[in-house]
Amino acid sequence: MATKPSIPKGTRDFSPVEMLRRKYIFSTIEKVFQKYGFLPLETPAMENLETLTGKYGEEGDRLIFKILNSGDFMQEVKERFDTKYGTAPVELTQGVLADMKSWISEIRSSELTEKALRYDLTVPFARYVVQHQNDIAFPFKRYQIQPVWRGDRPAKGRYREFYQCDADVIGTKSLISEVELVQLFDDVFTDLGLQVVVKINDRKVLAGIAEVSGQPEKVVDIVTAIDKLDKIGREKVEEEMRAKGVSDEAIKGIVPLFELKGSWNEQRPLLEKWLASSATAQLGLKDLSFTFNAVGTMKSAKLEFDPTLARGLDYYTGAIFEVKAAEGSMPGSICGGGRYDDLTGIFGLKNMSGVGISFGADRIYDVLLETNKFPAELGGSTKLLFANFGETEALHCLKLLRTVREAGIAAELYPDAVKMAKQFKYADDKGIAYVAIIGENELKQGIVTLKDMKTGEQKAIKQDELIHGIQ
RNA sequence: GUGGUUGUAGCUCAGUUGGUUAGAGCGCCGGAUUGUGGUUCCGGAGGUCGCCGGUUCAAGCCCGGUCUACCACCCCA
Repeated sequence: MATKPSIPKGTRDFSPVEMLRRKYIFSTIEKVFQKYGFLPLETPAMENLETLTGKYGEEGDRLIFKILNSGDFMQEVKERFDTKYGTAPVELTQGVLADMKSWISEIRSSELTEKALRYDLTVPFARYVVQHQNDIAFPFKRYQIQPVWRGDRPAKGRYREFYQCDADVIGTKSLISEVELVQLFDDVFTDLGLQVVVKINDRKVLAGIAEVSGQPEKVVDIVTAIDKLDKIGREKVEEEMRAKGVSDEAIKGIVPLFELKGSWNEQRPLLEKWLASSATAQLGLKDLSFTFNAVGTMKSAKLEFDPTLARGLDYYTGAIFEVKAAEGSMPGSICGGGRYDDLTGIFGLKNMSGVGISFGADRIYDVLLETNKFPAELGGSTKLLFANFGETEALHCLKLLRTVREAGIAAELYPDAVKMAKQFKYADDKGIAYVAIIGENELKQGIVTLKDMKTGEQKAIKQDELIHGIQ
């Protein structure tokens, strides 16, 4: 055997069974997106490199997959080398090395690469909005389900190519959007039959905490530390804040946060009192109140206020969301989102407030698989197989096949007239419910022997009753 | 990016201090059954031991490198 073929690190093949399940998740989400008035959008797999660089922080820039330009960019170096040293073998002295280094360093990076694979769906969306601002009716609601790529080191549940399912509303500050997105989460997970908790917080409350603690300029450091609370525990969070230069006094001021318990209605008065001196915090609390009241009763999800919910991304400015599965062993969140006041500013369009959410399809897949929530029938499998007894019989089956398919039943004819055992095994392996047998005898009598593969029973029926027989 | 573990048949894994021809279960193919799968019985095929190099009379086993998957950090979905 030759060296086995393989796929690049961190990428995956999806088998038919996996694809049926993935499509079930995607289409469930997509249907709900559309029900809420979101419109589909697709952007190219690759963007201009400059569109992406500088948008994801230092670490993010390193993880962008860059695309090598076509063309021989070493040509110039080769020519210079030949001009100076000729084509005969040359001893590799310090001088030669120094020349080569300087020639290579003169190749500008823009000659090597000027395109990159998309890193997420948010930045391309922002780029799209700015580029087509005159054609878009605001507020603009779009959804986008496409793969993204990261040059990260693969780990369990972490890949170099994976799908994101995003929905964003841009061009309105109305809290109606927040309310609708919470209801959208509820709808999707009700449809998927999964119990979840939607956690909500507001960055303005977190900013208020930093304000009250006396170090408002440390919001980002405080927020990213708090975000890790349930992962690393209270002591480590305090440690990290100290390491980032948050004073002991300020940390003492943040401590009440760790002791908050109970429902939104229980926590709200305590927070109002604690953060009384921060106008920003009061605004955040008011917004949260609005959302809680307006959402009303949920179908199956639970909405919870979580004052320690922070989310790492620093462009969030208002509400922040996270969804966790209430069943199964998935520790992390399966969805996230939040409001941002200035997503398009980097591309020159100011004052565009928006709010968006993202579904983690791979994690949802894992949870549904673990908790056995995928429907048994995903509509992918053939219902009826015609056994093949040879050309005459097969041609007759082909006619029946048309009428069966017209009736909306997934059916197929085994392509080769091989022995029955093999044809039945094919039906068995593929999970086909019925096998129709039309051999010489059946053909003569105008009947079909129909076998139910589950029970093993078989009966002879008239050919024009076939459709009726398998329902 | 740092540290660690791993890789033997399609899959899951054995394989002695380095020693002739590398094994098992499942799966696959053929037969018992020329018109019947899922159960049974009989037989068969399938391996450059991840890849490259080194040590040795001799390497699946020891050493170096590399790739892959996984674990813990960093970061993230």
